[in-house]
Amino acid sequence: MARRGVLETPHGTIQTPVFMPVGTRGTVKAMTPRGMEELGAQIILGNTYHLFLKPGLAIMEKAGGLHQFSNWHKPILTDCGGFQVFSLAKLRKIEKDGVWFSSHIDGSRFFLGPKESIHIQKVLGSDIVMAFDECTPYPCSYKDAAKSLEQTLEWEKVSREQPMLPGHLMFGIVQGSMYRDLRERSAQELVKIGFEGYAIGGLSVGEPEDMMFECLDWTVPHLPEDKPHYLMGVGTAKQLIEGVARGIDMFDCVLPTRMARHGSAYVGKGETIPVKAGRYAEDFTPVDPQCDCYCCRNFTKAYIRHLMNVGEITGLQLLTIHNLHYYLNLMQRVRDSLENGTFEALRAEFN
RNA sequence: GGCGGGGUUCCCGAGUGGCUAAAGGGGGCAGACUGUAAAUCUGCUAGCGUUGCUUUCGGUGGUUCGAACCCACCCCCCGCCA
Repeated sequence: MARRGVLETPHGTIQTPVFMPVGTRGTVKAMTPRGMEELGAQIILGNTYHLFLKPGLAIMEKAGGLHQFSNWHKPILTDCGGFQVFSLAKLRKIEKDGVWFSSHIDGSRFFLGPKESIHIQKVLGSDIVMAFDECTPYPCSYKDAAKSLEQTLEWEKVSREQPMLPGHLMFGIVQGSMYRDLRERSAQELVKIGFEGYAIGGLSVGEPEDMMFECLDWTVPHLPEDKPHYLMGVGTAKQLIEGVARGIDMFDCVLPTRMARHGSAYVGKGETIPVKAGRYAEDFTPVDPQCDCYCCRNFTKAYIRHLMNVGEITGLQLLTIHNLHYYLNLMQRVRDSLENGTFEALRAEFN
């Protein structure tokens, strides 16, 4: 099932399997575009909900889109706001044609549905536009999951009908919570609509890891083989590799960047080192002696721990570089292993 | 030398007779984090044989059934005046 692929977008070619760092509000937190290029990032995410609130559509339009605005000229994938239906559940009300949100910033009300979401993503100039969905919580009753899925399917149909920039891609999102028949139906209906790629959403929302893998086993076989498969919001090193093993080509996750800002570094098979902890105050060795990132080649745990300890942003930046390098390097190893035929050996290392 | 203000748990600081091992910050420690309301959040932070006991609010002595809190003296710090 694991595959090595290539995805063409208006802003360049992406080698898959790929990890896509998350840049919700128009930047990967603590990073510059130059830093992202140095790390070898191929594509980053942006978010419809957040960019719509600030700076807002008028400014994004004047800026000439997100690439121009942020000076990132490689591909951008934008999430549609469907995750915020889940993460900001207390601040929204779902209706037939979309969702009323109360802004988490100032409480002001605004509406986001498939038409609005796709239009915003078009203004942003996103290379890969995500169809509007609802990410269901876990656990979710069968009844709720089925109802939500029907609504999501309708929204995705409407999404697909919206005007797009020429050559830009739109991905549909499979939902259906943890129910096999719903997942299968979701995948089949999306394929009928027809998208340039297919995402699997509604996972990594608190369910057991095995359940997530099982959902992939049910879902991926129903997706067209010649189109990219994107597992949204996932995950840990092991989950990425297990995703690839099940036919996933694309991943995004806030873990590397968030963990960095919270003071932890990824090493080895995905273990974390709490660099901000006092036990590293006098540890004058790199986060990972094997790592060849800018952070590990030049700085010690003691120094980074000091920066974290006194609240200097450089500490967050260095750990962000390291963690993103960890993720991007892991995917490079995955790609190499797929070319060499050693993927299963690599997979075994992480289990 | 005179007058006034003050000394509280690792730090700052609240408390002015029992509900006080003592608010609130900070710091420290531990944990969480998966399409980012997150440089965030949660818990613990005197000791122990932990349903309780012991030690603690500058020092000593006293009043009281009971004192960080009231009284006396002493030590130190900060202002102002001479």
